[in-house]
Amino acid sequence: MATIRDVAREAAVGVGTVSRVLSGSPQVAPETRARVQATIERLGYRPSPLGRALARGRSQTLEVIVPLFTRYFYVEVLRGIEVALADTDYALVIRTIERPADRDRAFADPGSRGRAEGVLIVSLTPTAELLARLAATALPAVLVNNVHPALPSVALDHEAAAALAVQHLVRLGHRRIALVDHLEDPFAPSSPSGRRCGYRATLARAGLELRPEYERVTDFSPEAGMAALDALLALPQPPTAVFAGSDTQAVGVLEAARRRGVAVPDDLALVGYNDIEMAGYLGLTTIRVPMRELGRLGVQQLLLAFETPERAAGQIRLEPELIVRHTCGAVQAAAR
Amino acid sequence: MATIRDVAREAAVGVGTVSRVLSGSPQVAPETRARVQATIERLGYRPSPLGRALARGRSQTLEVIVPLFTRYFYVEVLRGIEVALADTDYALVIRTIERPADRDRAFADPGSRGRAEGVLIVSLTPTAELLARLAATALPAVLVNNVHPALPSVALDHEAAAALAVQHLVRLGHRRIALVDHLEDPFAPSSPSGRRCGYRATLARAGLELRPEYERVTDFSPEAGMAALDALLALPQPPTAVFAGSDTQAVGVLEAARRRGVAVPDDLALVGYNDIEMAGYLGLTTIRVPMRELGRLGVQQLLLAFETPERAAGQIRLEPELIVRHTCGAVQAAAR
DNA sequence: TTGTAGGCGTTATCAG
DNA sequence: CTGATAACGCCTACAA
Repeated sequence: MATIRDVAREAAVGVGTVSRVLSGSPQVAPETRARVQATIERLGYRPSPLGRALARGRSQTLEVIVPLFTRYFYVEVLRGIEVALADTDYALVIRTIERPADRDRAFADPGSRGRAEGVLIVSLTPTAELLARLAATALPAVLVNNVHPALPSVALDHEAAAALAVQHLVRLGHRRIALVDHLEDPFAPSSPSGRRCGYRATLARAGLELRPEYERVTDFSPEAGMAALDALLALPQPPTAVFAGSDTQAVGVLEAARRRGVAVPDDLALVGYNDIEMAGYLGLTTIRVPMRELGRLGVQQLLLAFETPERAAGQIRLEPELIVRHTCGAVQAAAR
Repeated sequence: MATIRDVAREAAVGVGTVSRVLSGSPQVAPETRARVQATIERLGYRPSPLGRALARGRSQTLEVIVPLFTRYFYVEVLRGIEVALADTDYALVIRTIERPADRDRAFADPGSRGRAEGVLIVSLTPTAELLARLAATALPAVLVNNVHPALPSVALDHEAAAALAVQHLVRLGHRRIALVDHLEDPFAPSSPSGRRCGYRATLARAGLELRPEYERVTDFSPEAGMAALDALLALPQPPTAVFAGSDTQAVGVLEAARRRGVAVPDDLALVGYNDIEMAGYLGLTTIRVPMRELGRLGVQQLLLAFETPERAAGQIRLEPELIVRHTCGAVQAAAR
């Protein structure tokens, strides 16, 4: 590999001049610049990110810490991040979290000891330790799909989203609406889901009774969704509509209904969450979560934090959108 | 951030000694070591990966280039890689490929100009340019889920896998077996799928007729699977069994059958590929692809290449496994 | 406008 | 066993 010194020697200039050409400094004579450029081309020289990082004190690398629970969601967010980074010179190092130990390790060392100059934390609740480390190292960090007063964030307004979904079901005439939700961050079971708040608030606003037995919190799998519907249908007063906290769970609800001969949407209306690929294909009415947008804006926030660290942390809230397909029954109702 | 010099000063030793303690060199007096260790703890010192990388000439970073087509597959492979790396000090930088331009950019600069000391290339066919770059930079690379004579690789034997699946259907009495496949690498449409070879070979061995109209190559979506089955059922002699090249497509086949009132497995037997999460839940008979294992072994190969670059490139082939559930009809047949 | 020298944080070599 | 000191590849004053 050619170094900056090789280029300097070949072009008969000092390394400083080569460096200036590299950084596009205006203070270099056009002809010198041309000569250096030519030498760079000829040698196929590419500056070493390592040397540069050390000298500049900036590694040009971002770290993203992301759980593995909802694969589709996470890949989409990641892709949003990548696209936003494509124009820049930043590299992306990624740490996936599957078990509590993974999370603890990642949180104990955000930025991987200086390897990254900023961190994107996706769908994970910051611990006290993480906050302390971030503060101690002055490492810029942005929360994606989560909120915390101490950190900038990009998140969907889950409460508003739930309100949208539940309101839609109420308008369609449903009065017994169940919730099949999951924990946003399985490692932080205590934090109440924004969706649940929105669900309850909307029912209350509509003058509908809150029934604890209608609120099911399960994990992400379709199986869990199936089990949840089975339990709900076994109730003395089964719900006529279900709002699922993820499309994956909604898929399970759909399958359970099919197996029990419960017609969707006639006997049971269903609204999902996220709008994954399969939702369109199943005709699932759902809340569209702009997953790539979350990633893109997260990067934007982080890059902004680099430039003006003194500015107050921004909290970006994305507005949800309801995608009406046919599992909610609205299309059929309109046709009547 | 404390540097090695701070530690040296505080512990009243030279930086060399601190470095030796860090690397666990035996040539340091126990009491000196203890003193240095204590100082390290007290200062909370962590060596900078950047400085270390520069001095050692090794960045302790691996790059993985991976397409986005099958999300589940790719996340699992990635996780296998991460788990294998958890014990080491390696970081993982990832480049996701969605469009040809993404691939070209990644292939034009494998290792991101020295940022990574090795590359894992997942499900992507190396181009001549990539091979040239790898050779020019002497960058170790390992192919995952793909094979090339010039590079070490870890791959499933797709041909054997297809044979397993088709043979199973033949044994169950099927004589009209269709294939709903996809391209392993959509950017390299020319390369024939190993699955198709296995499919044809097995049919031939069983003395069954090869029907070109039974071979459908589509993309990964369930929609494509649905369309493929629709086309197959419209044939004068529709197949009685389908072997799908991915579970995602199999899901579409399943749904299309349901919509047309074709009973699975009684009227149509189905075998998928990959064994994604949803396969178990749908009762889909399928080929289990050890996705995490692919990632884990890829890392192992790469680390091995670091140590002994002179050794010939290893080609690891993983053996496929058939998971019998109920869409193939074997369970029902056994019960009779 | 350009070259030189010092420094970024580490490792490795080489005397002592 | 240990302490200087020279790399590693680059950037950035500072001086010319």
